[in-house]
Formats: sequence, structure tokens, C-alpha cells
Amino acid sequence: MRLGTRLRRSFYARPTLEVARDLLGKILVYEGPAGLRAARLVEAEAYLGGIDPASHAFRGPTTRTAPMFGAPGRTYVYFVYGMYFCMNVVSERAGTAGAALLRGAEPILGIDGDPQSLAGPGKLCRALGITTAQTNWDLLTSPISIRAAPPVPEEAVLATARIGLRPGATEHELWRFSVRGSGGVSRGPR
DNA sequence: CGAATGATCCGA
DNA sequence: CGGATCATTCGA
Repeated sequence: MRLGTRLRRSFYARPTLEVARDLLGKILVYEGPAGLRAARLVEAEAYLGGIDPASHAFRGPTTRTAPMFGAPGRTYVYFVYGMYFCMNVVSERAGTAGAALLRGAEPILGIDGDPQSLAGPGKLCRALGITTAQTNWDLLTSPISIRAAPPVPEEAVLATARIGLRPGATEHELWRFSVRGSGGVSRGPR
């Protein structure tokens, strides 16, 4: 099985919405202690730093969220509900907060069982063996990478937006992208 | 220092 | 719809 080449820095150093959208179809690879694991991304969500109240970066940087404000092309992994890890890909330029949450994927390599084991950000990390130990890793040089793959056609992309959460907001504040008809996607937004 | 809470998931 | 389960954050 051959995996594509790593995406370059320029892929990540773009507006978060574009990065989240373009992650669909790409191959997430983790060559860790448990072996080589790979999955095709089918769902991602954009978190815009300064204007999205739901973003961890909304109220400025903290120890935990520092990676979101740093260089693009790195990971931001956090722990929630005392149980799950979630992995983001940092976007925008260094100094501008933004990240795309990896929400769903389809098994390619080293992942046993059904596609449902990758349906949801918590499950995806569990299946790949990703924890906060892998936060702020560089996707260009670390054992975690995202690799090139044929783009998902526009008509196959489902986009969900929630707008105006904050009074006066002009930008869409929640963007969830998924591949229509694919397995491995989570339940819809609340 | 204590309390609240969460970018989730599962099962009833 | 509620419970699991705990790191992080914020206010006192």
C-alpha cells in the first residue's frame, strides 16, 4: 500500500475554513508504538480563533491552547470529558489562532474493526492512539503526518454552518465539512 | 483553593 | 436525555 507525500507547509498556512474543507479526502498517518496506522479524513470542523466563542482560542492563549496560536502545520491535541482526546491541525499564520478539528475518517491501514470506530473526534484519536503526548507535533517532520490524496469533488462536500452566535459577528462561526455518503462521519451539530 | 465546565460518547 | 470522569480555567 502506498501513501501519498506529506502535505507542505503552504497547505496549512491558509484560512482555517479552506484548510478544514481541503482536509477531506486526505490521509492521516501515525507511525507510532502500535505500528503504522492510516485513515482517510471524511469530516473536519473549522475553529476560528478570534471570532468564534466556541473556539478554545477565543479568550486568548493559555498553556493548553498555545499551539493554536503557533506555527501552522502542527497538531493541537486536548483532553475532554475526562475520557477523550481530540486532534486539531493548526492553520493560519503564526500569531493568528485557527485550527481544524479532525472529526471523522475511514480506515485504511492498521485499524481493526468497523468504520464506526473512526466516526467522531474522540473515537478517531482512540483508534489511532493519539493523546496529548502528541500535541504540538509538526506534521511535516513527526511520526504524525497528513498526506496528499485525490481531492473530494465540490458536489460531494456537505458543509454545515452556524452563524451569528456572537452579536455583530460577520463570519460564519461553525463550519463542519464532511464527505457525502461516506462512513466514519459523526452525528450532526447540536 | 474550590467550583464549574467541556470542540464526546454511550446506553436507556 | 443523563452519566462517566478529570484537566483546565476562572474567580475569590
